[in-house]
Amino acid sequence: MLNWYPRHRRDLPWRHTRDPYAIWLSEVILQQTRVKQGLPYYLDFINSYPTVQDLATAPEDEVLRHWQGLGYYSRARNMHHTAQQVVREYGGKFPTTYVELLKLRGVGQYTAAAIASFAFDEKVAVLDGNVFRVLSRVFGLTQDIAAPASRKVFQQLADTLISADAPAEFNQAIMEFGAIQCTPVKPDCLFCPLQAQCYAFQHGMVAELPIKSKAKATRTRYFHYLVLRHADKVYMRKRTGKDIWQGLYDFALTETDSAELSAVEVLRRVEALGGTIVSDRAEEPSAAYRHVLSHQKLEARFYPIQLQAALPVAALQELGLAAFSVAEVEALPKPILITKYISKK
DNA sequence: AACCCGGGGCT
DNA sequence: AGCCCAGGGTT
Repeated sequence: MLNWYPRHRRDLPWRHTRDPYAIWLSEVILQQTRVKQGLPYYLDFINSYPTVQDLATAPEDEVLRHWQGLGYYSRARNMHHTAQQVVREYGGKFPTTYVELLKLRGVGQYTAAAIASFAFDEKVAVLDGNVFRVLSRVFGLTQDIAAPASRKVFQQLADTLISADAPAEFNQAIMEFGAIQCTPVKPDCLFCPLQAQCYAFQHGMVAELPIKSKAKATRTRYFHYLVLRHADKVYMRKRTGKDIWQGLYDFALTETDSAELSAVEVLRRVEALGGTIVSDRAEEPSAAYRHVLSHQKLEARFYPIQLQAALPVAALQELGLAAFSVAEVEALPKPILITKYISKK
């Protein structure tokens, strides 16, 4: 690994720093996210918030707006919380050990090991999707990498392999090796330096390893958005609760088990809010917007509605709705599904 | 241990 | 369509 890495490593901005803040930022962004997708977000964040103090003092809506489109939004909320905690409780300095880093919200075993090794040269082995794959193939480990109990085996092996002299370099190297050489599909075995000692290659099991149990099937949900407008403003609400997109803004939502909502039902819902539509009939609903998440499929329709008057305050409070101008809507953090609808109109 | 949480890109 | 991604938190 240590021989291979310097000759193949990609030049990435977070590899030019020992600043734990910058490293932490990059690691949170890269959780479940490919380098290519995360890179522009990292550049934007480090530019917008050069220090942990800058991030800590920013409003949450603004942080989420920067995060918009990256997904798994709890990462951004946890990151914001941790920035404030580092400023308040740690005097603006990140903890310097694996054990202490692990206490931060949004920092699990992988991220704590990454920061501890990259920023502070602590000898603690990282275990991410890349490392699981490389170890499984090279050593012929057949434990299910999706099962938490398998972690022990891989962690113990990684702990014996990590270089005492260059733990950071080793961690970077094995992950980079997994990312660009020992890839999930069609790994470059022909030019692999571990070919002779790789269990999977020697036994023709490269395509079978690692073994990973399948996730359960996703469900389909039908969203019906009432795009309520009055004058030159549109009503939106901040999503709360335990569903998807916590902290992001969307429109008044009705979820049903069917793909369409009839005009009568739309009218009934508007009237239930105390609203009156400008014309007698509702406007045409949008075509279906299909949005695929890792764990559910959404089929959404938008029903644009021009109101004669502002909605009653009681109805607004009950649904958490508020009126926003076009410019204000642009600044709000929104799910990509909502952004796509708005930009298409 | 099981379940929940996005979005994009590749095959 | 299926799979994967520099995972973590909650139940």
